[in-house]
Amino acid sequence: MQATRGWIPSRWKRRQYSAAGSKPGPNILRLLMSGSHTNHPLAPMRHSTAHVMAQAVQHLFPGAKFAFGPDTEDGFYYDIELPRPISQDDLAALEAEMRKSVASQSQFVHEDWPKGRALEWFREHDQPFKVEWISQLPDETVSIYRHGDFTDLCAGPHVSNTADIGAFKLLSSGGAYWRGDEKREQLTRIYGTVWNNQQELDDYLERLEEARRRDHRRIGKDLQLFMFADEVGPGMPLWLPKGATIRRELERYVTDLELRQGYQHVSTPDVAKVDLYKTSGHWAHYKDAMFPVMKAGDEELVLRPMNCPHHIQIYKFTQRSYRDLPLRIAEFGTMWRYEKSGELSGLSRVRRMDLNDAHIFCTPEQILDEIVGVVQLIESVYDVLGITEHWYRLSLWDPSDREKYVDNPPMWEMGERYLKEAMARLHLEYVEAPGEAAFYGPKIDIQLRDPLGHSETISTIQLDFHLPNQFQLEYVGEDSKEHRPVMIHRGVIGTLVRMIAFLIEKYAGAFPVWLSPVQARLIPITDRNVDYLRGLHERLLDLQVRSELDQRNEKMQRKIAEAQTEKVPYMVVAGGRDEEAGTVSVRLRSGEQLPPMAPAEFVNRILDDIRNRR
RNA sequence: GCCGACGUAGCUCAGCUGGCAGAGCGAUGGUUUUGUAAACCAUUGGUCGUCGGUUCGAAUCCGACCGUCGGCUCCA
Repeated sequence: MQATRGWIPSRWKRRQYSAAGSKPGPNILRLLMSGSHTNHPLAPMRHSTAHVMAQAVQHLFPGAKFAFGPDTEDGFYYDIELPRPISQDDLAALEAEMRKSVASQSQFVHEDWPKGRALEWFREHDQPFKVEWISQLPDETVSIYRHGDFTDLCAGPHVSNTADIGAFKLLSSGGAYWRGDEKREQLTRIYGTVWNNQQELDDYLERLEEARRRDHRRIGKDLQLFMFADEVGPGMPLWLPKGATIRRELERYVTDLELRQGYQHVSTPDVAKVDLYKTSGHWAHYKDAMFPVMKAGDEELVLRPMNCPHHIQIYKFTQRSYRDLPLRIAEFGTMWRYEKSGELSGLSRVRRMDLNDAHIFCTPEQILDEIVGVVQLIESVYDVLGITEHWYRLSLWDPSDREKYVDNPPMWEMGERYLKEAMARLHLEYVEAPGEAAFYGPKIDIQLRDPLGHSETISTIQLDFHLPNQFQLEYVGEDSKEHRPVMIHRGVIGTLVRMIAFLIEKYAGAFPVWLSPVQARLIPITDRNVDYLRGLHERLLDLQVRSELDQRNEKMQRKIAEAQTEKVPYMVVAGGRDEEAGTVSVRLRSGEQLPPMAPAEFVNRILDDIRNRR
């Protein structure tokens, strides 16, 4: 049915960031208590609808235990422990029950209860999650909202009456852990959406539909870009010729750009001795995401989850002088991560990926300039790719998580200062995100939004004082003494898989000419016109334009229809009239038809597009 | 990994409470020689994800495993 991925998280998470670390503690609870979590004008209504849904659950699922139910960017959800699994039919039944509540025109009533009374009441009504929640609140009174026969712990605000709720729909259900902790109870989360009126709701549902049509997994199959094979394994994409073309073009583009920017491209192996990763700290902090050790004779090898240690070895190849710095070592490095099975998703989350990686080895004095240079590089690439909606996230460590992060508070503080200074110098706004750093250092993540509103990290800039220490990196300074360099890890287009997944959805498969797997489809009207187009075809191939000559025994209309479906940017049609006039007639995938032009003119046009990356 | 759903031809899907596995598209062979989104005829195609169980009989019921999808957790 409504197979929708969660559309909430980004804003919701951003709020968490500003509140506390990654482990949900009292601060998070305060936050959850605070009622509405977004500044959206519809927030009170959405939150109220969550209460109305909870009431319906209370009626239809006696014994349900309520956890929490906030509003989100597009609606609301409620996490509930249910006596049995919930089905699509149940959602329809719940909606019907909710409508009764709306029809009853119940007032939302706010009351302040002494903590003791609240604890007693929720204990009596067998609501252990509420009890746990209240008992951790610091205040002596707790805020309660009631409507009809439903009572909930909640700070509001709410609309005044259930009749004030607009057009709503329950969308889906899924699992969720109590307080986001995978070691705690598994609850059922029911998602819904609510809008001012039916029209707004319909518009929203249409947006969900559109996002589904753009899903890169669907388009990737339809356009034959990539595949997965059960026999190869989950999370291991196989690129088909057309998808491999897009990869190659992106890789060439970025590599050339980097070479021009003073990066040096290298090539290093996918495996290393496990000791390399013990030295780097990956083994201690990142082991869970690594494939297990391969034993070959006396050797213990691992598939690398990151490229940095290899590039560090290249740094150490010779003695480095301050004159060599900044040294920018780059590679489309293949990495392997053992993601848990449930975390895999199309090209967005895989087990084998190629990262547009680079490690900048520099002096502390060079850090700011280098970061500025990387941000400018990223912005220029985004400009070419037409990526306009993105935001910056300063990803910091979580001092309370000594397992995930290198335990060296002064180092983290120093890194944070540098990154903030760089952002200030760039006049960029950013959101702080505790608990999102790499294990070795803080980072600036550039966040993109997919059509469903999910935010995801593609580009990243990470500041690292840790690995240079672990590997005892040195350079000889002006004073002819040895100094320790700093490392900046950065990815501009990130991993090819994730960037291509993003681009497929952004363009809905209609790639700009320079990235299109097929750039021109030449369509003779009858087989007498094949030779006429063959000359143009050969000319295009010589110029490295990806041209295809459609000589099949099919009607021209069908060839056009198929080229449209494949989203080929240029369809070049020629029949008897064109042959006589010495022209071709060019159709764009928009349906627009250009005035007849000489073949040479078309060649210039398409070369111009490609050269300018349009 | 956890909660829930799903897995039928190359693709999209139908197949009710167990009784000989279907359609459209595609592919192949022919006919057609066409002016901007899909010509016509014929042929072809499946150990119903895998393994086991129940049954006279399983695509259908049960179990395990594999995979996919939606959530959660984690993340480039």
